[in-house]
Amino acid sequence: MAKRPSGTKKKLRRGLWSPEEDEKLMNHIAKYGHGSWSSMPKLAGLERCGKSCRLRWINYLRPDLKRGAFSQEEEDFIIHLHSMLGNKWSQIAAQLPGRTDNEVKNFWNSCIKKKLRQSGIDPATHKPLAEASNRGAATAASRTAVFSDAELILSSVAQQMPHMLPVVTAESYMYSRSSTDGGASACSDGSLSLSGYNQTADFTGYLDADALHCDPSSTVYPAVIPSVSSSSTLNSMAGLSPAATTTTTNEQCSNRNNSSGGFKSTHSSTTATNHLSWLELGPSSACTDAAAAAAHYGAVLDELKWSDYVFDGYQLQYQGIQGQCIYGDSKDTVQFDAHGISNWCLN
DNA sequence: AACTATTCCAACCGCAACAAA
DNA sequence: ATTTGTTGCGGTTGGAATAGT
Repeated sequence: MAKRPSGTKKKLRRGLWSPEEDEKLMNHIAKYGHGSWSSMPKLAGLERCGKSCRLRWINYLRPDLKRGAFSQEEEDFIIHLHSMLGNKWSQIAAQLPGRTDNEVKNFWNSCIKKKLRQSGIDPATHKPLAEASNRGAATAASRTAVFSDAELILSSVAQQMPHMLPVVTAESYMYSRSSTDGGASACSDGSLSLSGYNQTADFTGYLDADALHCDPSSTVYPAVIPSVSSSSTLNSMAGLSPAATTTTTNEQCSNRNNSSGGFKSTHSSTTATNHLSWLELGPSSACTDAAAAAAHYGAVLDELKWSDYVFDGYQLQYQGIQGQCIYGDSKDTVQFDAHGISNWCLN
């Protein structure tokens, strides 16, 4: 038998990891940290490539992983973030403590996608399927509402950190991401004007009510996290009036454990004024040359590390609170601006 | 009980970005 | 400026588990 030439690479193991391999990897990292992944397998006595070790650690062995089923709030948040970020799984996962990009991606592909489709929503665009298949015929009434949350958050960012995002309106960002026109109106102060919002957001306990100051004459609505699995939200996203439909969609996908991480929702709403449909987002009242803004700020936004200053506070808050649907049946609305967000984050 | 279809998740692959040489 | 190595990301696949017939 011919001698194996020196330097010939040893055949690396592939496939599922054995408990022994896991232990070796864990022990090595516990002792030395992971340092260079490429050299780790040899040092740890593993017949795996560094890439495989890294993946195993990140996706499975890391001690800070949450594992287990996704809560309803996590699910909603994923949908919410996906509408803003698209398939940026690592960025989405970065906002979900203890979750990995792979986990989020799998959850999206195996469950959320299906659920959205069954609810008549195109998971890729977050628009109603009918609309998605009929591009170009969009009317003002059928404008996408799906980005409204993103817009709201962005608008808050613009208000909260004017030095970072001087005039970044959510709308400009949305123009930069999509050729469709935005659903919400970006105002000159960076806030957004929505012509309607039928959903209720209730943030007592997170938001200092006193901080929820805003011009009563304006229509600036909060960055809300819609409970997309709730019938009202799904139907709204699908273009149906929440009030007109009461059937639930919870049966779509084996509902995951709802016990961990989420939002405490108590009642503290202010006015009960508007009948505000997701899809009845009004025309811009004060934005000027959104396309130009998009060209400029789209690039800026691309460089933003979202997790660094959009969601860190959110994440902190997110970890310790009890889960409940953001939206109740209340028709009340809450109004707040960047102060609201910051209080939310700091609470 | 046996077979087939479907679902779900861990792992792999290829590519791009980045850093160091 | 170029090459090489490493890391991180997103898409895809393989196979175990489960459901259905």
